[in-house]
Amino acid sequence: MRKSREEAAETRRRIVKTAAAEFRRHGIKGSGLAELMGAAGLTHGGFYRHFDSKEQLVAEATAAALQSFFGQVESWSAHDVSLETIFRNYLSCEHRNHLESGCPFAGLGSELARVDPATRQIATDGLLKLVDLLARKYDGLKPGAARSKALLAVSAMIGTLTLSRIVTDPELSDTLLRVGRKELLKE
Amino acid sequence: MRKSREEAAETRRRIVKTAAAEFRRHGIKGSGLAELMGAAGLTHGGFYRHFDSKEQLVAEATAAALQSFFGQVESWSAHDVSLETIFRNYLSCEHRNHLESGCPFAGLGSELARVDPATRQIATDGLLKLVDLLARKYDGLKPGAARSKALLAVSAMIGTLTLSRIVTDPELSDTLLRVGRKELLKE
DNA sequence: TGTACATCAGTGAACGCGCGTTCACTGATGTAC
DNA sequence: TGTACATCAGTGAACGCGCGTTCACTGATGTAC
Repeated sequence: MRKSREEAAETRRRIVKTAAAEFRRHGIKGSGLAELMGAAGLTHGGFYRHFDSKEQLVAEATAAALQSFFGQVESWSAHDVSLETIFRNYLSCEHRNHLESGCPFAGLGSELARVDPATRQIATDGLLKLVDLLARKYDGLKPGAARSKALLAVSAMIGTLTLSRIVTDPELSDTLLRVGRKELLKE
Repeated sequence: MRKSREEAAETRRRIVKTAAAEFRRHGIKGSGLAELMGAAGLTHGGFYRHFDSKEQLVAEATAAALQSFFGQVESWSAHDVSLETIFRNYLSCEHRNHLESGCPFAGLGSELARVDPATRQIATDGLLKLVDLLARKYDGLKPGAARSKALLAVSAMIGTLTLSRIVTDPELSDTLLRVGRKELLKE
């Protein structure tokens, strides 16, 4: 039954990637390890060959989710330096409807405030990276002012997306996204 | 052992109030009914004399948390019609540090996106009320424009407070709140 | 290069625990006469 | 108004279940000679 080192490393990566999606879809507390390992095509018993605890997986999955999310943000802004593109993609129905691959701050926000410091540190680093990424798009401003605007924009994006997922009225949900895109560009 | 109707109603109110605080402090999934009933000074067995399910309590506790939160917002803005007062109080270290009595959208944000529709409807109504409350403070604007600004402000407030609770660096946390207050007034 | 042995990735059963929920019971409250 | 009985708020034990975690086992992989 033993697998090669490469296979084992591949399995580990698959678990982390699956967890990054499952946690965002069902929440951290809402995702059991057995269910999660099943989604990765394994039985739950093997979990502890790869991780010390669920807490450790939460940390690694958060890091993986952030990394994959940044990949998307960078792909949005690769051929188009405008903030508008970022807002349009972040505050889209597409993003709202796909929790599992979306922004971890919006998907896990209130839960992240309650996880262990190691994971919160990973989230903190991710937040700073996201703010920097946006601040660079606010050109023609002093660095401090650009950073301030970027901080507010990031907060508003995360808040708006979170609310758009809570709201029961689909029209209101769309309005939240649309108004967010429009108002953030006005600033 | 039987209690009078008034006492029973009082007990029920106490459970809901306790739940409104416990859910905000530990999250919905993070609050067990036994722990919660204990915090209300009761044993867990009596829970089902008052509620059909935890889900029902979640709905009522969310409504209670929103109501108590609106009471605070209105007390902030009672003798001072300015938006600045609302931003200063909402985006305060005080508010950040007191999950249990604070804004339910910030405290439960990502969890609210996963609860049953009845509770999400309650949250939706609360959000609309909060947006209206702020929109009235944006005077000198057309109603539509005021509402748009209020929507963005509410999203930014909730996003900022959530992030300020995730971040591990206390200085960054304070900066998030300070920048939020400042930038929201600029608009 | 081939052989013998140690390692360990993954399985599936089992652990104790806390979860939401149910229930028999108690005894004060509410109701009917 | 007083008495007899039904109601039911709250208790504490128990339910089945899924949780995170552990473990004996399997057998292919990696290692030592």
